[in-house]
Amino acid sequence: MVKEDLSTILKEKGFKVTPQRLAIYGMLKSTKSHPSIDMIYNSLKDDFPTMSLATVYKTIDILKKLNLVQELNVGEGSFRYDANVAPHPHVICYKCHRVDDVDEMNFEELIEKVNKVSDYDIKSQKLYFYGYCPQCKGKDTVS
Amino acid sequence: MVKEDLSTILKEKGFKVTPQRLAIYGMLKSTKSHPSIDMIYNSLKDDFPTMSLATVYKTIDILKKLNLVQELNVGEGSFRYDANVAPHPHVICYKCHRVDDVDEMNFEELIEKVNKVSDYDIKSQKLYFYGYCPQCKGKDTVS
DNA sequence: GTGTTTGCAAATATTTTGCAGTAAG
DNA sequence: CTTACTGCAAAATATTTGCAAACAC
Repeated sequence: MVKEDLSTILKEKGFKVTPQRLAIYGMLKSTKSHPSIDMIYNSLKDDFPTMSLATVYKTIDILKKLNLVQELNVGEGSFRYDANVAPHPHVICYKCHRVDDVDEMNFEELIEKVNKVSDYDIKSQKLYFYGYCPQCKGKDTVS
Repeated sequence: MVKEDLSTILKEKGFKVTPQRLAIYGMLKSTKSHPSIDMIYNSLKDDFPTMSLATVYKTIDILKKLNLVQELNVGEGSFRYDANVAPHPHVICYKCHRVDDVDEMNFEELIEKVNKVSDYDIKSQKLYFYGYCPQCKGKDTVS
């Protein structure tokens, strides 16, 4: 699976290549922090002073449709986004609200089991695990 | 694990027992449809003409704190609620948006693996599987 | 009676939409 | 030059909060 760059993909699909779109996708590719729309907007508005939230929302919509980002809901009031679109579980810290990827796993068996037991035709999955991250675990105070 | 009724639990925890609270919890216990706040409100407002959305929200907050309902986010704009608080995966139909429980599974091994691989101290999990339900699968039209 | 709860309305937060000006191709 | 895109502001949604009247105990 060769990774094409965003410009190429946008052109192929008939979308225009704009600096905003490149910046938003570039930011998502370069972080592991699973930012929300607001976090993306705030991290870009210094370099793109006219950037608007609406543009971030619209760009994320396109990226979702192109399957270049996946949307996460870890239980907060807003969504978070991940440019790692390979199916993988996420772990969320109850205390510091960090969201980490778990890339080292495969769960073909699990999916197969759910497929059989549920009688659904399973196409995708979102797996969230909640607990305490390495930095927060063992400490008594709970936020 | 004996199931106590809501009146008993509310009294024990110092909450007052009100008809609204009993109705909301009763409704959740008696359905497998994983309703949203709005669905709960609409199904109760005929019997409780003065019921308000704010009361449903406040009651659900209490039920969450008492661990009597779990909150689901299956990717819609609003949450859904499940009075089955035992950890279990949910399967969601892409086409008819039905949400079903998968009760016949245990995934101790999976949790153990995530625990080890992520170095988090995992306390709970939310597992969502997306696809086509028995009624919708095999049919070509995708909503 | 006292203190909590209800339920209205207003406030907040997030996301979506309309549209005129702007930029990409 | 044509069409899609940006970004402002307004609208739509979902949820939370303030508070007076009503209810639980």
